[in-house]
Amino acid sequence: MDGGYGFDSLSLRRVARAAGVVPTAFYRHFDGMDELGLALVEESVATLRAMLRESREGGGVDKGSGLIARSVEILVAHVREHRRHFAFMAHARASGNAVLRHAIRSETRLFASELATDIARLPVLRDWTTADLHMLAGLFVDTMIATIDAILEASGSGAGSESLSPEASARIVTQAEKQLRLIALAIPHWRSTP
Amino acid sequence: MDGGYGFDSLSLRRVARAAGVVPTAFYRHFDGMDELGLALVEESVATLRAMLRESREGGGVDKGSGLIARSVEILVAHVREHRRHFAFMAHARASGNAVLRHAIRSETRLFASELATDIARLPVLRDWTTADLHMLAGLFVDTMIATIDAILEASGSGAGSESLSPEASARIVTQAEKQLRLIALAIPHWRSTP
DNA sequence: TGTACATCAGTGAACGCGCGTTCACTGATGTAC
DNA sequence: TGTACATCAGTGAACGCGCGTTCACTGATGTAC
Repeated sequence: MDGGYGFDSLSLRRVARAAGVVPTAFYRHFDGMDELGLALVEESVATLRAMLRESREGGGVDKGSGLIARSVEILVAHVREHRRHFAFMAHARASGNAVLRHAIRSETRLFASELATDIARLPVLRDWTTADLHMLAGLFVDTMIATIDAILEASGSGAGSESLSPEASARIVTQAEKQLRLIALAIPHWRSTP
Repeated sequence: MDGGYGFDSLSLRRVARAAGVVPTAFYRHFDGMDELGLALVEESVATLRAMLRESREGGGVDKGSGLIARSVEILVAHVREHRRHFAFMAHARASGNAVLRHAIRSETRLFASELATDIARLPVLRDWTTADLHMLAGLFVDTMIATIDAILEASGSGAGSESLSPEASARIVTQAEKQLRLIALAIPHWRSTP
């Protein structure tokens, strides 16, 4: 019955076994499974930060739809490269474990907040209220998360490294790009009022 | 250590105990926990269908932003009313249980597909390609799902019935409405090409 | 109306299993003097 | 360079627990004749 993929169904003894160590040795490193989970969240978030850094460095050449295409490309590449980290985060986001769930949620909020700060500098968003900037950033982030979910789902959720078919990957990338471009298209037409 | 909220951490024996029945009696009704989960998904989907029916019946008076405001209101009211159903679905969506996960995903896809069919009738979307209609429907659905997540998160994820504060509720409703209106704003400006 | 039988929900004992956690312990590596 | 001691990762036995599942069983309710 057991043997699921999520953190929920991961036992201390299984971790120890995978580490080639006796169960009690686990306590030399973590107070319990919650601590392990939080450490994994931190490591995954570090991955995310690296992704964002790379995304920002890649900019500059041309703004506009090029930025969206590049962002999606980077996002997809990173999720595929760090599939296990993202799968862990995607699961922990809705996990039964309250500690992990809240940790992920607050990281997501922080991410959206940073994005809001960045886009606030764009001339086209000069007159937007702070609340509306957060609304927009939230919409972008939610769309990215949905895209990550789609990639993870399409590439199989097993512990193995089933590869994502090029067709499925292309379909997801195309849809995500279109959705983000559609949102961007609306920006000049929005009347931001308090 | 145990006692989480998700379906993953729900044992057959706990279900039996809650039903006031001996564990073995469980098998009189379901083959195992997977069958129970699928039955719960079906029941939750029925709730969702009822919501959609109500949403469509409420239309007609005025199209435009009134439709969005009404849809969000209905969505939020239904999630609050059937909090446990939606919390179960939200969790099972990312659950370690492959059977449940796939069941939810395919229901979500079906939902998005039906929405695509419905909006295809709107004059403003007459010239859109099928792929783009699905892209748009997906964006709407993803935003709704993110809104549902926000409501569930804000109203506490415990088994209890903590109430959602009016302020938090208003914030979520306002943001969801704005996001959907922003997307709608982009529609006339999109060039749909194959 | 009465009898025989099938269906069905629930019972209770028992099983073997993997779990988290405790405890006293071992042996290697680093540090102070 | 040598000795004494602290730190630290890992060991292995043991515990009590809740778990899914099996089995033969009971008793009530429905159905056929």
